[in-house]
Parts: sequence; structure tokens; C-alpha cells
Amino acid sequence: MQRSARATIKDVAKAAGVSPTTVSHALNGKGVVRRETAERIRRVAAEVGYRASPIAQGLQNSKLGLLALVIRPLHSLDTFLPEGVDYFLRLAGAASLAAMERGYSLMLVDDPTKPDAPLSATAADAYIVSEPFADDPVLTLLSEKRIPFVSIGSDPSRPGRFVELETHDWAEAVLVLDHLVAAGAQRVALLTGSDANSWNRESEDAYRHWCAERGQDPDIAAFPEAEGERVGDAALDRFFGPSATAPPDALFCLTGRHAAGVNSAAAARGIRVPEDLLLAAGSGALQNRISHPGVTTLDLRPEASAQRAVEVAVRLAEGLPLDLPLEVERAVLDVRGSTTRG
Amino acid sequence: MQRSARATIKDVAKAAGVSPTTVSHALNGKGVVRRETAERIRRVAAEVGYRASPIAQGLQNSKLGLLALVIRPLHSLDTFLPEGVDYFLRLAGAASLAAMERGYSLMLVDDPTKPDAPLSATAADAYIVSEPFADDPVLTLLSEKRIPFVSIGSDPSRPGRFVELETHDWAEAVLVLDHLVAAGAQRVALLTGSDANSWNRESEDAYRHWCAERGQDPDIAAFPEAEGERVGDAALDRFFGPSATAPPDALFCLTGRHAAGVNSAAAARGIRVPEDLLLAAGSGALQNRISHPGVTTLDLRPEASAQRAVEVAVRLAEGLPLDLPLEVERAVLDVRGSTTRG
DNA sequence: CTGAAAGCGCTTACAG
DNA sequence: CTGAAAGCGCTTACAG
Repeated sequence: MQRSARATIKDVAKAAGVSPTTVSHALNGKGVVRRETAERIRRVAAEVGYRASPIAQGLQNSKLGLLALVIRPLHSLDTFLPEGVDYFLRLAGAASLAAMERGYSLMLVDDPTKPDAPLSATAADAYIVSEPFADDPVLTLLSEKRIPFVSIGSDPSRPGRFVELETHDWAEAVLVLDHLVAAGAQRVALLTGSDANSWNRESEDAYRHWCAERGQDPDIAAFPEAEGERVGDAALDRFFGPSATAPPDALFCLTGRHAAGVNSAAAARGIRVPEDLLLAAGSGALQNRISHPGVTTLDLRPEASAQRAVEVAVRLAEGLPLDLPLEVERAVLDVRGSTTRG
Repeated sequence: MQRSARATIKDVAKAAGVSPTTVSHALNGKGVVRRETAERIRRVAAEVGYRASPIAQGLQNSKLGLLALVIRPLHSLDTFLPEGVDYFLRLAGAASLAAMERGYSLMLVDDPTKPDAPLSATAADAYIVSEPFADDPVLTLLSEKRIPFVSIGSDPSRPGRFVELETHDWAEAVLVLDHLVAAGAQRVALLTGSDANSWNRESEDAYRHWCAERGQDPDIAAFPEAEGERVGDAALDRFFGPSATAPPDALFCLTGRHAAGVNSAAAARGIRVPEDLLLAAGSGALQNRISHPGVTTLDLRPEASAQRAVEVAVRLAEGLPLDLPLEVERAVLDVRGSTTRG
């Protein structure tokens, strides 16, 4: 029968008839140990299946060299795959590379506030939290445990309270809205998500403000992010159904998947994009690029945000001053067929 | 002046005039502590900037709940971004999610054999190594430290020696080659990479064998993976230049970026794809999908490999038996314009 | 060349 | 309600 517990350095010492000190020396090539002794120790260690505990080894240094990335909207999505939402995949990939370049590893962590979260979920030297929710418990937990963190986008109910990378949601929404008008829109509606994050909030606020300035009535519908492309028909019913007064001739969808759903649902019911309906998305993905017509999207440059976030996280982990601009790059508008008439 | 070392539980205890035990109780809500004492302790802890060391806390449990992914070819690439090689990004994303579902975090780790690798680089409960090189030092290190690991693809010089997920490189190469012939190819050349991994090795072996069976001379060129799209002209010179005898009418590129480079270089010099040259790639990405013409590629299904690898890694970490098929899903051929004549 | 002892920063019975 | 003591699995001066 196997012993269920892992063999420790003591077990090896006992089995080899030496002291733990000597085992440590032999296995790590430190100190001076007679060749034969060292060899015997290595053999015994292999026999009992000994593996040094990195945790115990780390106790003296007390620094793991580990960053964590928590992508809050992940659980509002039913997939993490590239076709759906490549923003987060690009963010995670770029963050991992940036961490490596600075001598850190980066892990993707599930909600660390879960009661059964693994130890690793709270073991990182610093955290990056992407798009926190309102009153986000993750931020609360990290802050209570005094674990350093930086968020990308702010907690909408506690803006400026923690270290955060400022995004340009408002300006970016206006960029899209103005583009739609330049493309010929008379009446722009907004399709937002149901997550309570700063992206949705700010964009909606910007839209309302923009409408007020133009003297247009805001026309807003919210659908869950998790519904993805499936919202297409419901959204069209909402905006063009019998109960709809004054249907829009342009639609700004905050998520790429919603836009993709609208795009294909429109085709199915004979609403021509862009002739009858101009369509733009706030955060696009591959599918918006290869659809017919292609959908105009914002490229939020997750790679740049990731780099900056990692830079900040490393400085926090090392107790260095944050003398850098705490903001992300501005998004770029990728204009495609859905807003290009004639 | 700030004390450079982090405050410990002792510091808090001293400052609050209590014992470390009481601090531990108060901060973790364990045991029984008078309200006021607990509050004072929390206040003092905040003042001195105390944060419990997750490493010390983990000593008793001795399990981090952490998986590591090492993508070996990462350093042969000059970018990790989706346009270049989305295989690894998809692999990493899917592996992270699969890990979360099983209560683990997953970190992307740089070469753990580097002398200045952070502690985290060797602290995972189990490792996944994607596409190891020949005599890969990472596998050697993990095996010596008795850290459990599974590789996706085998170490070409030590196949079957460790726990590995079998890939179907050979069969997949034949799938592409036969497809090229079915699409009208008479003479198929191979453009491989310079990394010594099983993907390149197996595919080349399969190609040679396939040629032998058909009585064709193998025509092979190798270019570094890191060159990416830039190999286009050099590759065409190699196959169609003055020194080339019997130019091919079809080219199988093992990497998508090489294929993309060939595709655009061919257009530039008036070689028509697919009319003059049939083109297929072994591992494609977005760019092969949206180029003109689109390039026929193998979809290696990294999501499925990731899931399986995580499953195996978790079992290894927990000491469970490996009663599952140790292989990845077969790739699917995405046929596009580059191999569709007329 | 080898090992007893102290210590890394916590937690957890257990005694008071 | 509070704390002394032992222990988690290692490493590292230091003494022999």
C-alpha cells in the first residue's frame, strides 16, 4: 500500500540514514557531501518518490514571482473561444508574455472569493482585474487582504478608490456614434449588455449625453452578454417590432457577439446592412471581420492594456512607485462594410 | 523611513500587544476573540500594512491548486498575437478555462530551466508542456525534480518515455498531401520549420514516406519559424528560382505564417494561387482565413487538446490513475480557395 | 564531510 | 477570551 501523504525530506533522511540537512545539501548541490552519500540519497529519494515542496522552499524568500489575471466578465460568457470574444484571449496572452519578460509567471484565476477557491487563487504577488463589476467583491477581498492589485476599468460604484487603469469608454462611444452619423445615420439606437461594469455604464452615459446634445430620444435595449449571437432576433423585434415607434437606422452594439447576431438576423428578415441599418460594435472579434458584410468595430487594443497592467502590477508587487500614466491606449475604429454605404 | 521587509504576524502582535495566535484568530475569524481586541488587531494590521503570506499559510496544506503550461515554441516566435499563430493562444485560453472548471488556476510559465526563473516557475502541482523539443531540458528538469507533467506531442528523441498526449502528425500530413493531389497537384513540395519538435519531424517523415509511395522525389525546404511571413520570397526563390529543377505545383507549409508569406509573395510575382500553385498549411490562423485567396489549413483543435491535457495534469497532480486515452483529437481540414480550382 | 539547531511565517490543538 | 508550544517542510549558518 502506498502512503497517501507525500514523502518529506525527513522520510528520505531516515531511509538513507542521514540527516535532513545532508539530504538538502545533496539534492540541491549545496554544501559538501561525499559523492557516494549524495548518490545514495538521490537514489533513495527517487525510490520513495520524494519531491521537494516548492512552498516550503519558498518560505524563506517569500516571493513567488506570480501575477494573477482575473477576467470578471468571463462568467457572463458561455465561451472563451476566439470566435466569440477575442478581447480577453488577446488580453490574457499579451499579459502572460509581458509577465514573462519581467521575470514573472501569470496565471488566470477564477473568482478568488469563492469559498472553495484553491490556495493559488490568493497567492499571487499582485493582481490584475479586468472590468470589475459594481461593488466588486473581488476588489473588496483583495483590498481587505491587502493584496496589491490594479484594475482595467474602474469599479463603477467606487471609481478612483483603488489603483486602476483608466479606459476611454466615453470617448470611444462618441467616436462610434459620430462615425455612424458621418456614415449617414439619422437615428442611432444602443444595444448594451446587462453586466454592471464601467464599460456598459460609461458607454450608456455617453450615448445619453450624445443624444441630448443632438436632440434625439435615446433608444436603448439591454440584453445579457451571455446570450451572445442569440440576441439577434429579440433585438430586432425590440427595435423594429410592432410596438417600436420611430425605428432606428443605425445600431451601436456594445459587444461584438450581439452585433454578429443582429447582423445575421437582419439578413434573415431582409433588413439590409448597411443600406437599411448601419451597424457598429464596441468590441469586436474575428467573426465581425469575416461576416458579410463585415461589421465596423472598435479595436480596444488589449495587448497594450495588458502590457501596461503588467507593468503596474509588477511595480505594486515590488513596492515601487507608480510614476506612469494610469491609462490604457485609445481604441481604434476598424471601419467595415456595415457602415459603408454605396 | 519604511521598513523594507514585509510586516509579519509577529509585528502585528507586538504592535497590538497580543500574541501571534490571537492575531491569527482575529484575522481569520477562527477561535474566539473579544470584539474590541479583534477590531484593534485589524486596525493595527492595516496600519503596519500587514498581509498574510500565502506561502506560509499554504505550508500546512501543501497544495497550491496550480497548473502550469509551458509552450516550448513560444521563443521561436516573435509574437504571440492572434494574427500570427492563434494555435497557442487558443490552447492557453482553453487550458485556463478547463483548469478553472476543475478548481485549479493555470499559469503560463517561461522556461523553468532558466537560472533566474521565479519560484513560481517550478511551483505548480503539475505541468503541461506543449510541443517539446528533442532532448528537451524542460522535460529533463521536471522529471529530475519529480514534478508531474504531461506533454502534448512527444520529445522526438525520447518518445514514449514520459506521460504524453499522442498527436496525429503523420496522419494529418497525409490528409493534407492527399487533399492536394485530389485538388490537382502533380508535384507537392514541403516547407517545414527549423524547430526540432515532433510536429516538424513527424510531418517530414510522413511526407518522405508519402513521396516514396508515389514515386515522387521529395522536395523540402526548412525555414525558421521565427521568420514568419517574411520567408515568402526566399521560399519562392528556393522552389522556383533559377537553380530549382522541376518546380512544384503544390506546396505544403507546416506553419500558417509561412503559408501566408508564400501566398502574398506569390501574388506579388504573378504566381497564381491556386491555378499555378496549390497551397496548404499545417497549422493555420486567422490570417489564412481572411487572405485572398484563403489558405486551406488544418484546424488542430487546440481546445480539445487543452481539455485533455488539463484532465491528465489534474490526475497526475492528485495521484489518480490515468485511465484515459492519451491522445488528442484529430485535426480537421478547412478547405479554402488556395486549393480550390475553377 | 555531516548534523543539531534555529528560523522562514503562519496555523492549530491545547492549557490556562 | 488569550497565549505558549508544537509543527508545517524546508534552508542555512554554525559547530563538530
